[in-house]
Parts: sequence; C-alpha cells; structure tokens
Amino acid sequence: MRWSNLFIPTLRDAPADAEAASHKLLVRGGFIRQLHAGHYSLLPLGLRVHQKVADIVRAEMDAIGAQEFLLPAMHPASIWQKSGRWEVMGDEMFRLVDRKGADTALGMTHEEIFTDLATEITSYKSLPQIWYQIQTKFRDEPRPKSGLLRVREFAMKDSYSFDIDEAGLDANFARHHDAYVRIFQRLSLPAMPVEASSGAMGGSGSTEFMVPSPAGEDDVVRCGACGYAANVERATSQLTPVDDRDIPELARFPTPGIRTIATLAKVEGGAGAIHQIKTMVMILDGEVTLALVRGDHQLNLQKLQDHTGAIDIRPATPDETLEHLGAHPGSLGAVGVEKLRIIADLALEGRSGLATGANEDDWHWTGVDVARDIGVTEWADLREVTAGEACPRCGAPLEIVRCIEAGHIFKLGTSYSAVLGAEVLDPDGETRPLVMGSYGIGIGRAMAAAAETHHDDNGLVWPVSIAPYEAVVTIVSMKDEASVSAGEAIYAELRSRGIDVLLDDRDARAGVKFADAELIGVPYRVTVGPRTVADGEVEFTPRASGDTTRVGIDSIVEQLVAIVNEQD
RNA sequence: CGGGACGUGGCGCAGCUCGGUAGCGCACCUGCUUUGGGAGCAGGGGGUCGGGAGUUCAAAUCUCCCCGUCCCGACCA
Repeated sequence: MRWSNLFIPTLRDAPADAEAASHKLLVRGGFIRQLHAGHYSLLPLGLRVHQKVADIVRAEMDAIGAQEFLLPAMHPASIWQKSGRWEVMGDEMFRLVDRKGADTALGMTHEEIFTDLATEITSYKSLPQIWYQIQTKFRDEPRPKSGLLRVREFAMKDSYSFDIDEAGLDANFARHHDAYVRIFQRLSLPAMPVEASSGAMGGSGSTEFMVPSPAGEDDVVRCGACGYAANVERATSQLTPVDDRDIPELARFPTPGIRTIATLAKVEGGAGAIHQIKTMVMILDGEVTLALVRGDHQLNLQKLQDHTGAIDIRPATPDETLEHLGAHPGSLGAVGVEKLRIIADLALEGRSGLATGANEDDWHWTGVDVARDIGVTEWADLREVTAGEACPRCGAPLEIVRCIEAGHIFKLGTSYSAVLGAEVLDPDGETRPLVMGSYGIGIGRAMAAAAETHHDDNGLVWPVSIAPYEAVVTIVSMKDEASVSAGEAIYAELRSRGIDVLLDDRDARAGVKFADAELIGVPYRVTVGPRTVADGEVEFTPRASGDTTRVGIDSIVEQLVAIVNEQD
C-alpha cells in the first residue's frame, strides 16, 4: 500500500486521558480512536493487527480440530434464565427490551448459545466436538480502562469442547492448553499458564495465561525455583509455624480506644498481629457471615467467594455490624458467636493464646483457643499470599508479578449441559449430559498486550507476525528520480513476493517519515535515498535494533524475504 | 458505588480567581524557500467554550441541574 493514500492519523502528542503505554501508542500511531468509554474504533492500521492476531488464533484452533461458527450477539432472556445466569451476571450484562416487550441481552459469553446448539448432538459417537467463534462480546464493565486492555465491547475467541466423560474433557483441556502456548508464542507474548479461580464460570479447574506488565490488573504468585505459578485469587504458600503464647485462660481485658490490629499489637498486655484474629463481617447473598484470618493476613475476597459459591459478596456496613455483633469494627470477634456462619482461614487451625475483639467496644479477649472458644463452621484457605512467603511446592521465596490476563481456559463439567438439556446416549444406552470446557482469548487485549510488551521511546515495535505491515520502503526524497524509481521497483518486487509492504511515497521530510515508521512499529525499514542509490545500494534497518546496514539494491528483496519468512 | 481530577478547533494547552463576546503550540490549506531525523517565512481555514436553565446590558468566566471522560479504590470469566 502507498502511504500517501492511507488513513494513518499519527499524533505527536498522546491524548491526556491515556495512561498505559499501549493506549498512548495505539492512539498516537493511528491504530485506534475512542468513541466513548470502553468502546474503540479500529482504524485501518489497527484492524490489520487485530486481524493478524485473529488469524493466528484461528489457525491454531483449526489445528486442534475446532470448527468455526458465528453466533448472534443478541440473545433472548429465556436462555440465560434457563442457565440461571440472567441473575448471576447482574449489572455486567447489557440488557434491553425489544418492541414487543421481550427481555433481551447482549452476549457477554456464549456458553448458553453453544450448549443450546449442542442439544442436537445425540450420540457419544459424535463426540468429541470443539466449537468456536470470534465474536464481539459486550460487558458493562464498571470501569473500562487502559485503552484496549479493558473495554465494554471487544472481539473474543471463545471455544467450547463437548465430551462424554471427564477423561475426554481433560484431553481437550490439554489440547487447548497446548494450542494457547503456541498462539502466545506466535504472538510473541510471554504468557505464562497459572492456576486460576474459575469465578462466575463455575467448574472444576481453570488456567489463565498471564502476560507480565505493569498495565495489568491481576497479581500472579510465582516461584522462580520450581515454576509454581498461580493467581493470588488461588495461590497458597507454606507458613512458618507460630509458637503460640501460653495463655491457658480465656480472659476479657479493657482496650479503650483500640480499634486496629496495629495498635492492639503495641498496647500493654496486647498481642502481636501474628497472635491476633482478624474478624471480617461479610454479607454473602444477604447472609451475615464472619470470615476469620490471622491478624497480619489479608482476606482475599475471591477465595471467600470461590469457597462459598456466593454471588453477591460485600463487607457489612458499620450499622449491620453493630446490629449483628453488638460492637463497631475494631472490637469484633467470633468468640461466643453461635448464630452466624463462621469461616476461618487454615492458618488459624489449632492456634491458641490469641487475642480478638470481644464484641463490645473497648474490650478484647485474650487467651483464645480457636478449637475451644470459637464455633468455626468451616475451614478454608482465605488469606492472600504475599511476596517472600515460601513456595507451597519447593519452599523457595515467592514473588508477585502484575499481569495482563490474555487467555483463560476452564473445565466446566456438566453444569450448563445438564440445565440446558445437552445430553447424549452413551454406549450403554444411558442418557448423559455433555462434559464441557470453555476457552477464551481476547483478540484486542492480546493486541494491546503485545503493544505493552513491545515498544520503546520512539513507538511500537511489533513482532513480524502481527505487524500491520512487515516492511516499509521509505523514499527519502520524492524529488530524486533515482530514489523514486528504485523504491517503486523494490516495493513492487516485495509485493510480488508476498511481503506485506508499505511504500512511504509521501511528499514529506525524511525525519517525518522515519519518525512515523518507528511510531507505527513496522519491523523492517528499507531506506531509499540519494545518498546510497547512486552506489546501487539502499539501507536496511530493523525496528527493534535500529542498526542500519547498506545492502545492494539487487539483493535487498531476497534478504528481506528470507528474514520475514524466518520470523513467521 | 466511594474518593480525586477534568471537559475550550483533530491532538496538547492558556484564558475562568477579578464577566466585555476566544487565544497559543502541533496538525491542516496556499505561496516561496528548504529537503537524510518531526523545517523556515508569509498568508489562510476551522471552535454552539460538554448540555440545559438561571443571574446580568453582557457569561468560556458567576449560580443550579444534567451529561461525559480519566485516575485510585471497590468490583470484574
């Protein structure tokens, strides 16, 4: 393509709104424009990248035998009501009413729709099946942000596997895992598979593919020694055992004005945070519940949610706390509490000599023996792992890495197929629900993650596989006839050799052309100018290194074709 | 949803405190010069100042209401 004919609106300044590097550069480079919060237009350059990402995903899905569909984006409420997610999805689902008054939703994922189609599978002999689509999803995100990283409308590849049993699901899950590893390799994204929470999807297990980046929104716990990696929503660690204080008797003591773990730790007769119980009053689907963790530990909400299966989970208001426990936050405890559900973190199991609030302002208990004094209903892993704790597998210190969630694969099981009636006959003639898996990759987010991972001070540095153009032929001066004819010839030859090449034939200054080529991140630049053309040469500059070498006009095409093909 | 900031040409900003009918840089158009790292000079086009209501002779500026955008947190497959 000839740059002079293209719409590539590059900007010298990034919009003031943009924070993330990918956001700034994709806007500055003329790849995207915002329409409103969470909704972006893909400009021609942006669409080229988006399509290349999608093509790689498509190729790898096809390679594992997946079949492509295209499903409606607008769904009747009934199918979501049937699966129970009309309520579960809450405000995150865009809903509208049609002229007949029928409730309708914009699809945020397609388990229901694909499962509905799968009701037409009637025999185990037709299994397994892998179905997928690349479709626009709509999610009313509470806070869209960071350009393409978190939006309300985006293309996602979602695939679904259908099997007769768990073994089949495991095989398809593994197949997807491997396909995802290949996809991220081809996208040059350093994605690592990590253990993840399944959240609202339900199911027995899930793996996220995480790309380390400060622009990310998830924290991953990682062990450099053995490779253990898990989302903080799921991660565990080994704790060094605590020597309990020897306080055999349960005793109340006055603590005027003491409202925090830290102050109780300092006060005379108090207790170090490690010897305290932190009592959090949570409302789980309307039920008042106490969540207990060690004083120096942090409650992870997702862990609590995963353990209980609650949909709506929030901290109690101070009024609710007072009503149910008789004291304000800062003086709360579970000693003697009988009517409420009490979920305690495993780190408290077997502990004694502890201090905790007495459910009366300005009073605490000490000498608390958890087994003796607290009616724990359930034990669960509730605490959030922090950096430096010991790896649960090998004991080495853990690190925490901020990441972008680029892909997520789930073992769903039979929850959708059972309620939506996707059942088949097995070899014994018995009716069995399909065992399902669900697998997603955000196309635009992968594109943003690549931009986030591959850029420098001058702009984007796209990997060849997804670059909008693989090479640009920059004619330094359109007034120099020798340069123009040499540039045109190289351009034509590269095109005929199947290279995605851009010809910068604009009547602009060299500096502008170089700066723009670097900003939009074209991997290879061939500079054709009077300085070298007279010698029968051009300059060759890979974007990543910036190193320029002189190459003969008659060999540049061969050299470039070889390099591009090697990269791809 | 809580906290904070902001909304003035395509992008970045000033003007608002102290009302007098909009300005700067980049970009754009024309001409001349220039031409290997975001050119110079001259001339020019483009803005219901987010929207509505109000106060006033007069509102970008003051008052009220609404809308939108960004950041932090909450939340989130």
